[in-house]
Amino acid sequence: MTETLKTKTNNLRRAHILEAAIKVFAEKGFHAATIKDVATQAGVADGTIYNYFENKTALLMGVLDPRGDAVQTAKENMPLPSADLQSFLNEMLKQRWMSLTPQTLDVLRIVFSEALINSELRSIFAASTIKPAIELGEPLLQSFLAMGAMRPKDTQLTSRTIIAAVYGLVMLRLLGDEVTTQRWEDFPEHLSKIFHGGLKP
Amino acid sequence: MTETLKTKTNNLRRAHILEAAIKVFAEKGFHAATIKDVATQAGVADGTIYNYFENKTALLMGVLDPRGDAVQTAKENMPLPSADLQSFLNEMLKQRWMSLTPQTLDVLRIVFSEALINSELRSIFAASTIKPAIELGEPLLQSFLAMGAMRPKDTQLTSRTIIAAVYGLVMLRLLGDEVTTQRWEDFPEHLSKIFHGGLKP
Amino acid sequence: MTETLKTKTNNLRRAHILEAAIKVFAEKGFHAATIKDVATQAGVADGTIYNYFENKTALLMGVLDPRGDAVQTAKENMPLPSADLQSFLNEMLKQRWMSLTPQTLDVLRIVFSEALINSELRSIFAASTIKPAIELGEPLLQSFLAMGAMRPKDTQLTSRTIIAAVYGLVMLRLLGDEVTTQRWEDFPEHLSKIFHGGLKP
Amino acid sequence: MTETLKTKTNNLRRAHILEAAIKVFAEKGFHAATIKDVATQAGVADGTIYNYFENKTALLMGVLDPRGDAVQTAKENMPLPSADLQSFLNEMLKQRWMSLTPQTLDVLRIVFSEALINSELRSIFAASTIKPAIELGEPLLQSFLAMGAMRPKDTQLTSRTIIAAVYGLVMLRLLGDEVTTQRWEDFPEHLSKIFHGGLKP
DNA sequence: TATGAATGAGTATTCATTCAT
DNA sequence: GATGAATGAATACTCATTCAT
Repeated sequence: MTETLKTKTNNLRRAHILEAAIKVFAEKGFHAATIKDVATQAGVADGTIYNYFENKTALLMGVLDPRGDAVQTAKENMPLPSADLQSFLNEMLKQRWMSLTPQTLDVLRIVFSEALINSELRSIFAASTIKPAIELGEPLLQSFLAMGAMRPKDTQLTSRTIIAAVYGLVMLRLLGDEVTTQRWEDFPEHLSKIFHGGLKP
Repeated sequence: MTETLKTKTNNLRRAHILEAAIKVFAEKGFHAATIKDVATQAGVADGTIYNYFENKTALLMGVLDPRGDAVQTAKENMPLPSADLQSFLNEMLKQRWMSLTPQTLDVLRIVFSEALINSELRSIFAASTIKPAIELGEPLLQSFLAMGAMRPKDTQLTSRTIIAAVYGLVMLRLLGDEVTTQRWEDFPEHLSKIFHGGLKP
Repeated sequence: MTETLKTKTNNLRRAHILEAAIKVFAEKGFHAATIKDVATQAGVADGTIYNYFENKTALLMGVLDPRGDAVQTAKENMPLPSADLQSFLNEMLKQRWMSLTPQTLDVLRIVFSEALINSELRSIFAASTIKPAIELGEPLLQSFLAMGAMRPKDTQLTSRTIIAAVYGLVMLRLLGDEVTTQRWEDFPEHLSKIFHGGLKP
Repeated sequence: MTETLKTKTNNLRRAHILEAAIKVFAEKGFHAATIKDVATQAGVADGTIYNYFENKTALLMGVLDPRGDAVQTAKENMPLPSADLQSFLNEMLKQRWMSLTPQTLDVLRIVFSEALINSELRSIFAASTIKPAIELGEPLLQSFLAMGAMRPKDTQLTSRTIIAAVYGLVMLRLLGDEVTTQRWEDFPEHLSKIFHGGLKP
């Protein structure tokens, strides 16, 4: 029981440090941020961080980890394919949008920035997030195709196009486009309409 | 004339160093790359770099500069809006794709990575590339709207959606998605079909 | 109390580094001396220096600081003006000479060398050392003048002449004149005799 | 004849570069000044300097060289010892003061600053300037002593005291003391009076 | 476990010097 | 001789990591 309690506080502090790391990395970028920055933000000493993370890179990888959960959650909340392609798209995109909390956007800022130039992180992100997203979407599109509810046969390209639009809008927002930020909530419906129009038979 | 020769050599060497910088920055990222890396890649001494660029940051900004040209080229090659929305979209996306040479993709890898975490670079990229792209596309969509060749009235969201899909696909490619890379050439047509379907009245 | 211990150790190490810096700067000059030289002399790592001093310039300024104390000490030990000009001069010069310990001479070597070419340091040295020395001496000379114990009326020039003789002898010694060094202890009396002869009514 | 002309222009340009070096070294200090600074001040290219001086140190040594001339001039202008100690001192100090042109003061700023921390330069300055000055003055004092026109027997200390007062006043001026600078011309007479009072039998 | 001072490898930048033109 | 671009050694400073307390 004591062991469990210890583990709990341990996990809590670990999570606390990760949260600080996300804030700092998102603000300065992984390379420009120092361990001292993270420690200060977390309210602990530099050395303490090394009791929870092997090194600075492990801290970066730790930032990614929650993403696994996100995918899991997405999978669980993924609406069942029905005959109604439009409401499926609408539902799915709304779910997606709901998962894009400010902290998730911070994490994406860090991950996108770093994965573009760090092949190890790139592989991890691809395996843990991109691939699952595609593998989640493609069979669904194929079942719509089988149902005759969809026209374009190339589900490989189609699933990537939808995911790309989402990532691209996240990029526009992260890169500071004001309209994208201000009208953020309007996109799920707009996207679902356009894509439904483009996909329906 | 001698002066011109000097200027020419100067520009050549500057371009040569920039090319080396693009290669190195794309491979390691701006922060992890050292001036020595760039110098070695360019086949010059460290100090020589500083005869052409104030400092490492100036080198990064230099890498961005060609982007201005890209926008200019895009503007010049932008197909005129005709009654045929589908072929307009197709034409435009093909132009876009043609501009995405391997070196341009390297530059985008650097810019995306750095702009996400560097607000100064973010502003520059927004002003020099994103904003012009939007300002180029939106009036065109509005003219299609006026012609009755298009349905969704919200051109703000629509133009951003199209640009986001392009940037998103670039991201998928830069993040190593194999299918996106292998079937890269198929996207312009696929995109134009989907978007035409989604936009037509 | 623990806090006090920490502060004490901190001050000790700071002083230790300063002592090393004085030795090294006096030997090689501020510019030619490297941080590594100072660190080696102090028996610490390069980085440790930066835990105690902002940068190399701060180290130089730290070397100067003790000078403030010297002026303070000089003020406290300044003999009271009596009717006997000769013994006043003698006393004062002996005090001066006592303050010129080997380390003080090292500091003066550094300060003279650097203040001659660094206007910021020059201002500091003028304000912290030269001006106080003059302002300490001039009123005393004026009181002797008032007592009728002194002849030359121009105390501005006279006080500067005496200070100049002291600084000049320090220079001769620092510049390696052997006689000045060997007979260093004879100067206070010699000076006081000459100046008394030149100043008495 | 052509050879001579060549030599002449050569010497002229050498002198021109030296003058530039004096200006720059006096302003920034030897170490902080760059060859480019000197070249720019002289209106030549960096490389040209190396046609006239082996390296940067040789340039510094060159700055000292004129000093030899100064000593020579001083020797030639040294007033003959007469029975009148006062007018001898007065004459000698006025000569000294006349030799302290702005450029000479610049040179002294450079030499003092550098000789304090550079033993090679220190030796040269001691041998070329200090020692001759002492060796010029001491026998004169001794002849005054022999004539019974002077009291203090220790000519070693006395000659050094006089030289020290001069150097000390130069230091006060170079270190920016305003009164010393403004009343510069009053010192020869003031000094000669004080020293005569202190030395006369 | 937490701390934070000490460490020293790593790097951007400068600048004396060289040398092809 | 004059030029000034190229060179690369040298150095101040940073910061991830360690470890004694």
